[in-house]
Amino acid sequence: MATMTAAQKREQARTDYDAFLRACPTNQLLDRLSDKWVSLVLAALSTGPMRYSDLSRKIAGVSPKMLTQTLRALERDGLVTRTVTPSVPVRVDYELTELGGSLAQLMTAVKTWAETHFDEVHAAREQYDAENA
Amino acid sequence: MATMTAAQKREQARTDYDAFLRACPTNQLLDRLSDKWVSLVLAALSTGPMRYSDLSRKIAGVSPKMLTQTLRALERDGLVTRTVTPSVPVRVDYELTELGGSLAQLMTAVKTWAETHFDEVHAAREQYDAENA
DNA sequence: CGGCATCCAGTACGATACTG
DNA sequence: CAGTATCGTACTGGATGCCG
Repeated sequence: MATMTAAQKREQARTDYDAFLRACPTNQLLDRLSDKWVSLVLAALSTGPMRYSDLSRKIAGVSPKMLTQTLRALERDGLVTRTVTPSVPVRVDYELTELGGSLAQLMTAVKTWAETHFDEVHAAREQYDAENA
Repeated sequence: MATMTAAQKREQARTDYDAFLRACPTNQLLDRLSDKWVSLVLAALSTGPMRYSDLSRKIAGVSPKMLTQTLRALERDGLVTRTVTPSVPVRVDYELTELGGSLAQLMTAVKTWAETHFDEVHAAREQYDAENA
C-alpha cells in the first residue's frame, strides 16, 4: 500500500521524530542522568571504590537487578570501572573514573542544593496545599 | 489475625521502609529532579517567562498532560509562578521564581557537562560495545 | 487557549530463585 | 560473593475528547 491514512502518517512522523530525539546528544545523557539509581550510585562511589555488596547495602532499597543494570550502564559510558579479582570467593570493585568523578561533583552540588533549600520547598508545598484545600 | 506470615512481615517491613525513604528530604527532591520533563521545563524557562503553548512548542515531544503535571509540581514546590490573565482567550504565563532560577543554573551546569563530555562518553560506549561483541 | 478526565498499552521495576 | 533468569505487576505516560 503506497497510501497512508492520516493516522498512519502521524504515527510515522512520531516515530521519525522519536528517532531524531534519541540521536540528540543532550537527550541521551539526560535520560541517563535522570535515572534515580544513577545518582545514588554516583553519590555512593564518590567517597571511594566499593564492592558490589557494599553498594547494595549502602544504596537502600535497590534490587540486585537494578544495581547491576545501573552499574553496567555507567561502565559502558566510561563513568565507572569494574575490576574483577579472581579469588575465591570472587571480588568485584567499582570505582569512579575521572569522568565519572567530575559528574559526581555536579550531582553533589545538586544534593547540596536540595539540602539547603529543602525547607523553602517544603514551606511552598504547605502553602500551596493550604490554598488548594 | 495477630500472626503474620514471613511474606507479610517482609511486606510490612518494605512498606515501612518506603515510608521512611519518602520522608527523607533528599530523596523527595531527588525524585523530582530526576524527572526528565522537570529538567526540560527548567531549561526552557531559564531564558525568561513563557506561555503554556510556547512551552509545549519549545519542549519537543511533551504531551499536554505531562506538561501540566510537571508545571503543577514545580509550582507547588515554589519553583515557578503561574500567572493567569483573564482575557479572551485566556493567557497563562509561567516564570521561574528566584528559587527555581538557582536550581535552573545547576541544571544548566549539568547540561553543559553533557555537551562538553559527550564525545568522551560516546567513545567509551563504542569501545565497550566493541569489546563485548 | 489552557487545561482536565478517562482509558489504555508498554515497560520498567521489584520479588524470587538459581548459578559459577 | 556477584551476579543472571524469569515472572508478575504497578505505575508511567500517551491518545483522545470535552470544558471554561
